[in-house]
Amino acid sequence: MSKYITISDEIRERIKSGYYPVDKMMPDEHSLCREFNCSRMTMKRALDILAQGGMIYRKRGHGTFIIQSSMQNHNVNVLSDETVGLSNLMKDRKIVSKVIEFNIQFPSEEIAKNLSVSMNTPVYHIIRLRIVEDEPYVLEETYMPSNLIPDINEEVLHDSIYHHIENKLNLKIGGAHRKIRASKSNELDQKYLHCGEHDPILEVEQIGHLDIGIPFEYSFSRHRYDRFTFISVAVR
Amino acid sequence: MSKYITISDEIRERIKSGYYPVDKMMPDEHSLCREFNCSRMTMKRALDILAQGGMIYRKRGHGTFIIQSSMQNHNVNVLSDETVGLSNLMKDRKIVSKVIEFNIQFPSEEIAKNLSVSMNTPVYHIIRLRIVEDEPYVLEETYMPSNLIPDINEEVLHDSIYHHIENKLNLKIGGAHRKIRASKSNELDQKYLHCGEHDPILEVEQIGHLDIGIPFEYSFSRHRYDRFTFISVAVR
DNA sequence: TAGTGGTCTAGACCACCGA
DNA sequence: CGGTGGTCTAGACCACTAG
Repeated sequence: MSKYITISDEIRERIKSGYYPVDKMMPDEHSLCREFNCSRMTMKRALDILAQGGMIYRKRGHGTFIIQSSMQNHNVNVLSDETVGLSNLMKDRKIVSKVIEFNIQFPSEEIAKNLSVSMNTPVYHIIRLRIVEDEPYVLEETYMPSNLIPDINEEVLHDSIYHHIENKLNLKIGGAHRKIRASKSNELDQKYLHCGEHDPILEVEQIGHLDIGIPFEYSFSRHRYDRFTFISVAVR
Repeated sequence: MSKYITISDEIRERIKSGYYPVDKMMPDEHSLCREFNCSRMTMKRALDILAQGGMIYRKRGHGTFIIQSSMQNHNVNVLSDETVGLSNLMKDRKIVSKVIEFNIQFPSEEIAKNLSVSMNTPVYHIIRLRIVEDEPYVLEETYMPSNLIPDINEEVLHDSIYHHIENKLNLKIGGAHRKIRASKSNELDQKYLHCGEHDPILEVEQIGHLDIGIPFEYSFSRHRYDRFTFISVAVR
């Protein structure tokens, strides 16, 4: 483990435990360097991580302080954690996936563009209903290039696609671009999510990338409006 | 302007302009250091910014590459930029704000909690309709502690609250926590956003912080479903 | 003026990749 | 093996804030 990660983790623990009082200044960087036996660049990098996560605030000529609200809100970085997929997000809950559609086809122009493949590249077309604790939670429509993510079958779909990609195929997932919007419900939503005719839907359109930047997934997740909230943290 | 920002901007422009081909490796860090006449740490920092924004990908022992889909998506970092408020986001458009409600009151328990103030602290209660290019865009309900953000009046509300905070009060805005959800439209939405009875609404609940971590704003922004999409970029 | 964080350097060693 | 990016150092100078 890198030194700056270790230091960052240690200081985060100290903040959480209240070792550094919220009102007072934290030790200055030079002192911390001496204590952790590191150079100033390394310490700055460790502190950068905490600052980016909204945990501390630094001001030139003033000092380093703990951001009060970081103590109340435990949702920091929910966004980035979410790249791991539903199965990981809901680690402690019972998740069942019902496969509604699973076939392989040539992509439309739109889908080909978003997956950065040609229209001659076959892609999986998957529609799954994800059920959490026996309640319908989200309806996912997913497109993936079959040459990039091979060996998808019903068994994988009942488990976790992300698990298959990272553990069976040994690929690494890098990140995701998402668009979140409200939408009217359609017949599929009403049938599977058991929502009313006029209930809104929260739709998340997502392009997922492998760590080398190649798109591997283009998907639309449709959520019941009363069971899903998307959380985001922005820090200037 | 810092050197690493300048370099980062220049390389971003090169990527956008196609100066660096998408398929090939970018020049290695040492070459770039020579070209830009900087140390390797500085160059790494410049590239870090682009990597974090999902524009490039680097792999140890391999090289630095452009992430293909970053060429299609010009909305990278919309999230962080958004802390600057609507007036800054829509810099080139005509924005008009109609004040629907503006008074001062004692907060409910919920509002007091989210603003980290006591229920005896007076807060502004503001409802504004923001109109972009003559089309109703968003209905904003905002609560702010009046002692923290003084001197709010109708004139400020017709302009930009964020501008008032940063330029008149000389406070700095630090960041925001947001929850995004779909919602049914209510009578106020229908009246001011001109949406249909069964049109969904995209609602953004936001707590804004000053740079020193103090919450200054608790707000609900309700958007027409057909005119607003929330964009997010996650990088592992 | 003293102390803080922000930036930058020139170089070092390491881990990883492909040939 | 050579070339890549990842980390780290010891020190320097600068910009900002407070007293």
